[in-house]
Amino acid sequence: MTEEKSLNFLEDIIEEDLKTGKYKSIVTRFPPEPNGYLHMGHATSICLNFGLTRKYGGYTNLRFDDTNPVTEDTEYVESIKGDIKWLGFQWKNELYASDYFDTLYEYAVKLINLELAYVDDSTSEEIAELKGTPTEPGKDSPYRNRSKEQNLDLFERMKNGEFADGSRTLRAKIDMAHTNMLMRDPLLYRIKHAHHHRTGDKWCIYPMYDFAHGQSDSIEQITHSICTLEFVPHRELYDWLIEKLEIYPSHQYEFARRNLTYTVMSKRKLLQLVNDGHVKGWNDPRMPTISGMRRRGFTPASIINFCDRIGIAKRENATDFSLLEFCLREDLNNTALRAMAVLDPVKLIISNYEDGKTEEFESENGPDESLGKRIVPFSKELWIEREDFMEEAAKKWFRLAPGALVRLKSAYIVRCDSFDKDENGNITAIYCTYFPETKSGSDDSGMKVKGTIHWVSAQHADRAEVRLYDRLFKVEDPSAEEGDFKDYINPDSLQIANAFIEPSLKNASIDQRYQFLRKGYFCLDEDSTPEHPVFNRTVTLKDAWAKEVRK
RNA sequence: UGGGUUAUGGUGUAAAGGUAGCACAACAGAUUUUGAUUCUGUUUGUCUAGGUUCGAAUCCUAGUAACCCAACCA
Repeated sequence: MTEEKSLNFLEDIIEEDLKTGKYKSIVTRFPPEPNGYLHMGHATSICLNFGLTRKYGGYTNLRFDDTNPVTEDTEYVESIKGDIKWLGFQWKNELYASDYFDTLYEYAVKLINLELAYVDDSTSEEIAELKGTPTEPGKDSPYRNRSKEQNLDLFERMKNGEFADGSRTLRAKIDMAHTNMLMRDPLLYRIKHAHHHRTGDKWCIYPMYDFAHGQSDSIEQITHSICTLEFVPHRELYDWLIEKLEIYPSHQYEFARRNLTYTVMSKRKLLQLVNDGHVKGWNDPRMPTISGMRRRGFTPASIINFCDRIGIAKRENATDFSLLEFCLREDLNNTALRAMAVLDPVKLIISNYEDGKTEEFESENGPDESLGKRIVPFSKELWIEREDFMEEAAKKWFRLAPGALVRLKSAYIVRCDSFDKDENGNITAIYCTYFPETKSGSDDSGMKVKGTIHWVSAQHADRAEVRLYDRLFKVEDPSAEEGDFKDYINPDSLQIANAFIEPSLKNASIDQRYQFLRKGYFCLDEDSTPEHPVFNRTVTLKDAWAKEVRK
């Protein structure tokens, strides 16, 4: 953290603006549309906008871009606010584009008075037809040269609800032959007799994005209005409107949206996953939504650190999912409490251990001693992981096999003597001898083993449902593949294990993160009840053996 | 056949004419009562072709490729 980090291009611009005295402090905004849940892409924008004002002084507004009443809802407003707070950011003002509808209407009238806007009676098909194409210029609308008085009158009557939806629009009068399609008389207002989540039925005309966003920035005196690359062509219009309206000159800057491998990140596609039942909801732990990731067990610190590491630039990108996993593990390794859980159990019986005897061992809760220790009970019959035993030891196999020795974590070293198998060839029991002098903490045997495995005492174990999540898609970029992106969904993205867990996990709390030794990081799910605990696997541990096997 | 934006290892991101760096990933090794963590090391890169310069990722010229723009969405 002490080493100097190079600046991204936005920080360069801001430092220059501050140095030259263009601004004394900066103001940014996070402008979500309240029509869906926030996802990892929004997290990048949140970290950027809030991070910049945190670093350089100033503040960030939360502004809901609620100019389209038919898709928006207060339900989303609440979830968005909750997600931002969970990430640990605090906005200065909670604002809504709809707060400015009166001012925006005045702005539109001003434009008409300047003869820079007109009411168009064309249908949407006619408008599209006259718009031209990127390679061909458009043609003027027959309504383009209406008088100022007539435009004023018609626009007011649009506001008063005299016309049907779609029958008229207000358009800026710029240049139908402009090489930038957005400058070919862009639509400013459209008629929608729709109930708005905040303004109710007061309005039946609503401003378009281009006539709301920049103007809202200006009203709030946003110094740096940061958005994604697809808005680059809008900047010309953004500046044009500010200039003609003679209002505070906010400036728009664009960065490339962040993509992540093995997932999709558009609201539309995420909505399909929900609606088609591929996931159980917006907060399904497999979803790249903030609420899904929170439920999965991601920490705010890991997400913020990730956003920090991937940086900001203007080129197309797809960040390795493994970097996100790295950030997650890095945080969780330091904070997660250790515990033992056996996900795919097989019985281990210690032949020379006294029937009915119980011992209690101490085991560390984590790498940091301040996390303390906990008691784990031990007895003659244990559950161990099925995959920790091999009938015939492979090369470099450190775990249990006939004749092989392993340490039972925090307990004794055992040697495998024999095993039982059913008619299907499944191992049903493993018989071992333990060495009393190898007791953890007071081992003076001098015996060395290569492997240590986790276990749970059969008579003390509790049951738990463990949900093992994996990536949602089988391919790096599902949207780029042939056919529908949903064809590439990973059918094994969720597997349910009926696990045995150690007794200390009875006290698990929903805010605590756990490392099930050698298996990964887990957290309690909201579906959990005291009678039926449910854990989510947040992420696996790195697994050198799995890699060895692949070779 | 228009306009705009972008090209640096497998991935992401630095280097404002002067040693192509950092992180993830991959690979090799050390340590380890988690095959985890930690530590050490290694491999891999300036879109192409010319030019300017003592010296070019950076400047110039000409190409090439990718992405965005023809919603009464944002």
